[in-house]
Amino acid sequence: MSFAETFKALSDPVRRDILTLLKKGSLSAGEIGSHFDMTGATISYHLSILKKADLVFENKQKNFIYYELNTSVVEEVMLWLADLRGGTDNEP
Amino acid sequence: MSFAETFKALSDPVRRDILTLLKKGSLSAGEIGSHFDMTGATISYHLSILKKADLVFENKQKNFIYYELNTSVVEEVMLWLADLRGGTDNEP
DNA sequence: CCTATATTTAGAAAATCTTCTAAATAGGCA
DNA sequence: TGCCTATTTAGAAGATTTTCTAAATATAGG
Repeated sequence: MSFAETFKALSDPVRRDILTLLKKGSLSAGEIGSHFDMTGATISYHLSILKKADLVFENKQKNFIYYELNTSVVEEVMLWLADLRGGTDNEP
Repeated sequence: MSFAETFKALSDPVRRDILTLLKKGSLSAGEIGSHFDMTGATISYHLSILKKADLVFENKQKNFIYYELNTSVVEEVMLWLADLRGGTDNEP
């Protein structure tokens, strides 16, 4: 939603690791959880933050929920950084 | 220093605003502080986090400390995001 | 319909973060 | 030297975050 939420979401190492996992394709909450030494509830918490930040979206299948990376929001963050860096192009 | 520190540093709105101010050129701690409704001590705290994350560097002059944006670290974050986004180039 | 599996929600504990006030440091200049 | 200005450090209060356990929800399949 807001940049604030997106940057907050990116600030946690677990959540960045989740995003990296999703780089290769969508995974269910359980599959994601199996990569971490944490309870499913904790993974669910992190996923909810990534979801609120629009960094991932979900789609249900059977009783699994698959999560997928939303590259367009990643792109938006890159644009903010590009503007901060400045000097290459993209000035108004 | 580490990505962890850099992303944490970027996760706070005050610190992102400081970086945006520095986009136009270096400013002293006091000049930075004058843009915010916060004590100098708090600004100093935020500057220390930006400094640890290598997002800014400082240089002293008289008894002022000027802060400057470190664009190379901004660049590194962009590269991480580009890799996450994937598909454009930069794969190993 | 009942049970088993996948995931989320609620609530609480512990850790971390943000902010303040007060005090310390450091440098320049009369 | 002694003071003034700029900034940081220390310590504490309050807010937010991360994690857990236990319970709730949802759905598939017998």
